[in-house]
Amino acid sequence: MKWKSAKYLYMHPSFSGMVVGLLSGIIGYKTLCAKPHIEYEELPDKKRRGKEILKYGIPERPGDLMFYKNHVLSYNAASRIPFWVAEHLTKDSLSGKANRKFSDFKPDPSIENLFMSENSDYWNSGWSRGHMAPAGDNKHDQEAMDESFLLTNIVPQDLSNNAGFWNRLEMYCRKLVKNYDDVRIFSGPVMVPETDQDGNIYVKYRVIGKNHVAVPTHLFKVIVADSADSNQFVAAFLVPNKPITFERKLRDYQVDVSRIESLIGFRLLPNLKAKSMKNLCNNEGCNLISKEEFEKIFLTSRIKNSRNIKDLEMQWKSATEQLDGKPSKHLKEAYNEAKQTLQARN
DNA sequence: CGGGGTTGATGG
DNA sequence: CCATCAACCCCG
Repeated sequence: MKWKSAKYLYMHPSFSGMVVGLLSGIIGYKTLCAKPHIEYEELPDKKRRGKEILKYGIPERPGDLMFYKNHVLSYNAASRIPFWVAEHLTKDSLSGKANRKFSDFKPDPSIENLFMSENSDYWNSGWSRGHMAPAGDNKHDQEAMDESFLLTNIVPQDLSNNAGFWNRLEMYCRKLVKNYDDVRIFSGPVMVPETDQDGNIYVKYRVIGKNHVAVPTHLFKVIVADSADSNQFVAAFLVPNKPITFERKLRDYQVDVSRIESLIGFRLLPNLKAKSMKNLCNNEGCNLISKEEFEKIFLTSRIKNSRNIKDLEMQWKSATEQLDGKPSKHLKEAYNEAKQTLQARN
């Protein structure tokens, strides 16, 4: 069977770069086998035949591999959502003043309309537009943040999940750069097979809008954190695309990387030896921020984004009330800073 | 931090 | 007529 798959790989245009490596493997295989099923000399003939069969061109997969300023992705042109999106987080890439208020969700101009989703597919669908490479991972560069809003990086996501559990998972990933110099992340949608009432197994998912954008049943995130002593700490998570309460722990959703790979059909870390991989959660804990910490963050955000003094005072009042009159130093600083900038504007 | 929505003015 | 955009409102 190994031999058969090697033949296929040789013919497949996507693997043309591997031809040299495969040939050496094939020759090595021949020396081991008394009766090879195929002669090496036959392969060029098959390639010539293939070119004749594919007279009108090799079928292509639009968006198979897309590079942006701060992320890389593979686009699923049939589902109108990515297969996977990859990122590299460092202290530098997470610091800056790029702001999502300058960015807009829009179709990716690199993908022809036939294969591209639109904002209208999401409107009134009941599903929010969820970033795979988060906007908040691009604070260092407004253009990079703008690119994260292209719909090639977006999947239909439950709003509560997007703004809640998944948001906190993204915050957890950003926090890792404090203890690890390099953090690499894969994120993407998953269609998990499910046993139906008839006892058979189905992959079932909704599609939305006139472009039939696929709604994933789950989302995955695979984290690789490089430590200073050159260890790779890895964790993979498979998260249902539905509301998740604060009672649930991140560890409840941890799975093997191979479980994700099996579901999506991609080897995500082909060059990372399983031996050198260590469980991030054993080293790190994998704890999301608490409900209280989480709520403080958007209280701070509302204060920072106040449009005028009156709005600011209103937000400050409701924030201090919610915190029983005991706002943190950080919140007070945000309030004072916002007050200064708003006063300077007048 | 992550999202949702409405309205009114504008312009081809 | 529809599409775009800024301003404004709201939520956890």
